[in-house]
Amino acid sequence: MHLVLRRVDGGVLATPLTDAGTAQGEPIRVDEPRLPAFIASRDAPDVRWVWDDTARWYPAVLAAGGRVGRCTDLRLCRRILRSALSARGSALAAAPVDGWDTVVQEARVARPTHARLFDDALFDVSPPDDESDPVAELRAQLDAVSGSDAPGALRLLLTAESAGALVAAEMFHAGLPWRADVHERLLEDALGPRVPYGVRPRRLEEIAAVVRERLGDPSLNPDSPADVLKSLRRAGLMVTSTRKWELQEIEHPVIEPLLEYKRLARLLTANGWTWLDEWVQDGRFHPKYLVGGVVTGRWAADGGGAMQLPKLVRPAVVADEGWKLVVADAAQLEPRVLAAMSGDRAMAAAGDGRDLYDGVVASGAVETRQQAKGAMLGAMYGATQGEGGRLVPRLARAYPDALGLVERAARAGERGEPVTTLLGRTSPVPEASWFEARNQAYAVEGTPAMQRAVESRARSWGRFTRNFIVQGTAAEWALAWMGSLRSRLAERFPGPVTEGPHLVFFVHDEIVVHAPAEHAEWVAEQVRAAAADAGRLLFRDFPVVFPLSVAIVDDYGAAKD
DNA sequence: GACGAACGCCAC
DNA sequence: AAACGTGGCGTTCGTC
Repeated sequence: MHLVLRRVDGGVLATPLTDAGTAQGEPIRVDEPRLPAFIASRDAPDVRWVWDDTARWYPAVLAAGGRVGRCTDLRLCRRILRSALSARGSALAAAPVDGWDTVVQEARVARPTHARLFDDALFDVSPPDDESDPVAELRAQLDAVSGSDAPGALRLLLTAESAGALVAAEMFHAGLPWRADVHERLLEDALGPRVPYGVRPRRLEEIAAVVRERLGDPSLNPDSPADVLKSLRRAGLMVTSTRKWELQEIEHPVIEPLLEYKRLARLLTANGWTWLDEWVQDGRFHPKYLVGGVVTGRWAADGGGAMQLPKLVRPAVVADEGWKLVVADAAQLEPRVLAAMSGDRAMAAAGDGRDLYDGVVASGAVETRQQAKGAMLGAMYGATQGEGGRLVPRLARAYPDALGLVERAARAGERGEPVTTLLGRTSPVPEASWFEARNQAYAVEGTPAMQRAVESRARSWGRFTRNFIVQGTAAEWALAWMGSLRSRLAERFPGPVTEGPHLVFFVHDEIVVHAPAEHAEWVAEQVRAAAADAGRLLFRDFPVVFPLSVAIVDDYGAAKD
């Protein structure tokens, strides 16, 4: 059954509906402060909580030590359904833009201000009523799914997306264990004693002096790429930028200290003392995850650069005393997903029981693992040049089904058509000007230059759609993986989230679980079992495996990539 | 001073 | 080797 929550008349109304969305008993009125207790009392395996935004309802439940099993996040599901190709005939797809399409404001945890402390209104902390009707929205979404070309796949996608929203809220609640003292020691070892913002740390100052001296440029500002480029060229070095890869090609005494300067300056500005002060409180880093924040369905994060935690600072992620971190990442996830979604048995077999790239080498398609990896990434990204681009045709001969699928996605994108992931998430189409430019370039007034420009844009969009189907389906696998793991952990440890093993970090194909040491091995088994669950959910009995590398460690830095 | 483009690095 | 996907984010530097 569904329990649909809505704020009305200063309280919360919970409307029970059947799985099909029809009425099932009287709506129940709950006062806002009693909501966590109400949810705890009514949560059950067959209950699905329905709300507009998980981030607006779930934090209070978690703060009270509760949790829920399943939910429907209407706003996330609306976003998927609105654009889904398989539901394009639905009333939902045809409806005009309304409040459900717009980004919602932050969840406000109402706190009485000083001025209100002696006010009668002290306990009147309820958020305002909701304007939109979640019952009507749920019904519209259920109709869109049941009337679609692929109800099963869409249902699974919406379930996975909503489970992701629960995971994201729980990870935000728990936070990533972060030892500020370890981080500070790391910074001090690398940069020298802490300095105020805007002051160059001692070690950086020393390296800057060496760089200036070796370039014979006493006034050089090493933080200015333009300044550095000018100085390098004055010294006779033929470089076109100050990018790391370009500098690495050069033989000159200044290169080594310059690269070291850039490395440390990056540490200072991206994850230095300022970052530590801003993002780590009480031993936890609380990044806000944006479920489906990337167009392909991948997650994004808001603030703190959570999805790009440099390897350099990962040693500061340390499990609590008596706890461990279980770090797991899926090996060659995207090629395996591509093999499965395209039904390419030869490619799936290449990854059976071994590193998939080793299997590609064993098949004779290419000679080295590096070549296999370069060619595979090239096939999924649309490489045309370099070694990757050169080897793609050899891969195409060995794995015609897999390569054919991404090739067709690229062609569709070049024509301006949408493509879809396995479960039905649909890519956007280019904006109107893209089509207008194309029409103009091939009309009588079109010039060869216009045609070249248009074709270049078309190929670029084709690379996007080519990658979309693989990256997006891999994101669906990852959602299923996390969702299954979450259920497995909750089943054995039903208490408050942070009292048992719980997810604390996620980056595309990698998860970190914070677990009591005595349960770490059990958690590692569950993580592997959940990966197998995800494979079956998406690809049923297709013979593809999703091996993980799993490490049980005290700190994240100790988990080798 | 605010803003945004360009640059460059980090993650997957 | 440096083109080939999705992003976040901090700095410099030019413009308004």
